[in-house]
Amino acid sequence: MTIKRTPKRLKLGRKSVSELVVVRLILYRRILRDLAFSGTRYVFSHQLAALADVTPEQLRRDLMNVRYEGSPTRGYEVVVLEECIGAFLDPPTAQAVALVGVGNLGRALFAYFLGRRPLLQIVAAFDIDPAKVDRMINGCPSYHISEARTVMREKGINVAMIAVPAAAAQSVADTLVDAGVRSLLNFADVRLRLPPDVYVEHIDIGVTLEKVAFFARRPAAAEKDMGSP
Amino acid sequence: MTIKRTPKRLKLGRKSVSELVVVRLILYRRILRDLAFSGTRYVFSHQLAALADVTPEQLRRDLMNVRYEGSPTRGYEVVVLEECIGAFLDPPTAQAVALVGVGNLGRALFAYFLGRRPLLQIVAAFDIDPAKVDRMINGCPSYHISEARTVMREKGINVAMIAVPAAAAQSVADTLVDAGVRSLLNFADVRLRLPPDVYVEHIDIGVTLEKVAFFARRPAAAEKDMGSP
DNA sequence: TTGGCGCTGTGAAACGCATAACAGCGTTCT
DNA sequence: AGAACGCTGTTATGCGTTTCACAGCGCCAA
Ligand SMILES: NC(=O)c1ccc[n+]([C@@H]2O[C@H](COP(=O)([O-])OP(=O)(O)OC[C@H]3O[C@@H](n4cnc5c(N)ncnc54)[C@H](O)[C@@H]3O)[C@@H](O)[C@H]2O)c1
Ligand SMILES: NC(=O)c1ccc[n+]([C@@H]2O[C@H](COP(=O)([O-])OP(=O)(O)OC[C@H]3O[C@@H](n4cnc5c(N)ncnc54)[C@H](O)[C@@H]3O)[C@@H](O)[C@H]2O)c1
Repeated sequence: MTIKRTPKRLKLGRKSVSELVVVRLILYRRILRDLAFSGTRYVFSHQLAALADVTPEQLRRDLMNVRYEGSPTRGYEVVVLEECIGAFLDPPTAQAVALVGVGNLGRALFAYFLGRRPLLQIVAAFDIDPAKVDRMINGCPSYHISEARTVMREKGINVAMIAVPAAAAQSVADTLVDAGVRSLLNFADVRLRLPPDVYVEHIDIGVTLEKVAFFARRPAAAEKDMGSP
Repeated sequence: MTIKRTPKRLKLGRKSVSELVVVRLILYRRILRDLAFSGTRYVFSHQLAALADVTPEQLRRDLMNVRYEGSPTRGYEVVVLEECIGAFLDPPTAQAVALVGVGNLGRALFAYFLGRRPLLQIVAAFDIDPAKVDRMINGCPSYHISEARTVMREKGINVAMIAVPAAAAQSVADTLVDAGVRSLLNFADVRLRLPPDVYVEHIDIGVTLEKVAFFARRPAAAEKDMGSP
């Protein structure tokens, strides 16, 4: 069977927005938050682009998706632009997130997301180990994985992170989808196979480290390509 | 100042290989390892492609970079293909990796990489907290960050992972580059600015979760587009 | 006031990548 | 035997994204 690989997009209103644009908008907004926090009022495209490590042209093109225009003389007003990107990105209501697998990585993730994003909070943890369920973890209740369906429905969770061993990941993912989860972030080093209407993102740290190690061996000066034709 | 954004490539012999191809080759090899472990002898492109979640055409195209041809009747011999990809990817000698920041994430990473990759091992940890240095962590010595330069030279480390708070990440990265690191994997949620001959990869879990949450809100049936022609 | 400057927004071209299409060929079944 | 099948390796096509280039326009300096 051939895999149909349509680029993931989300139609919003009339326009369709690329996945890459969404990621960069999220990044821009985070940088804008920091700028606002540090008291910066206005910012030019080349400044913001430098902080995000993109070209100014791409930044401006990305901002075309947001309903806000900057001034040629002052640039963009930091807080206004941040709000406009937020209006584009944020859900109408806060989204609840579940975390499955309270192991080494799972606990680190808890610590990381603790009080970080107000409208994107971990509200339920799941595990299969009796010693780890029916407790509070960083102020969040943990349940046995068999209760997933009930808890998900009850709390209206439709986003989940998977941090269980690779051998259990596919089974856990199936359970979650069955429980109504529409979108997954998977840390286990297995490619999940799921219905096409479920969005899946893989963070494969092992592969990424290998990639980084591979590119550590590239020639020092990879930029110059002329010399003797 | 405008950022020149040349696609990262590595010239190997004559050919230049895309970054995306490298990532997929790493993924293929891991799957081949699992297949070999489970006793599979031969595999067809469509089977391997399904496990890697790519199309068979793309898989075959990627394999063009590797010096191995499969048989139209039996497919690819698992162990041979694995070795050929390894010959393409692996360094001539084992690579030593350093980990900076022995916090929640750092310790989880230690547990994850423990004994996982024989020729890609964490051989040194660094931190700034006196309580965390000059100890053994999962059989690996930890040093104060000020010793980075000495230890790096001594152990020939040229790859490092950064798992320190965002505020310290840029400073740590500069220190590492100064100590001779050529390639970085950064987990802190800041875009690092480094010389162009240093390879940097960002794993931005916060951004990724926001992305996943965003795409949880897409229309259920984004695939069907035909109906009345 | 007016000319020049620098930034924004956006159409158009260029590029890289994935997808489709095809030639070669060993196997198998009639 | 020979024809049809299925898989591989490779070339060609199409698409999406990035980059280039420029029009528009407020501000500032002269
Ligand atoms: N630790 C890391 O830094 C790291 C890095 C990259 C990837 N990963 C991946 O993340 C996953 C978890 O890593 P970890 O280090 O936390 O492992 P871990 O063994 O510490 O934790 C796994 C947890 O999952 C639970 N679990 C097992 N089967 C389950 C099931 N069917 N349902 C629910 N829970 C189940 C276990 O009880 C355990 O608490 C692994 O797939 C690993 O490859 C971890
Ligand atoms: N914990 C997670 O799951 C997670 C997820 C995504 C991103 N991150 C990012 O990873 C980084 C670390 O996260 P964490 O949860 O482990 O934080 P943490 O506070 O638990 O650990 C940070 C460690 O870095 C050390 N450190 C601080 N400054 C240093 C310096 N200048 N040099 C060397 N070491 C220094 C601290 O002593 C501490 O041990 C943060 O930037 C965080 O945003 C963490």
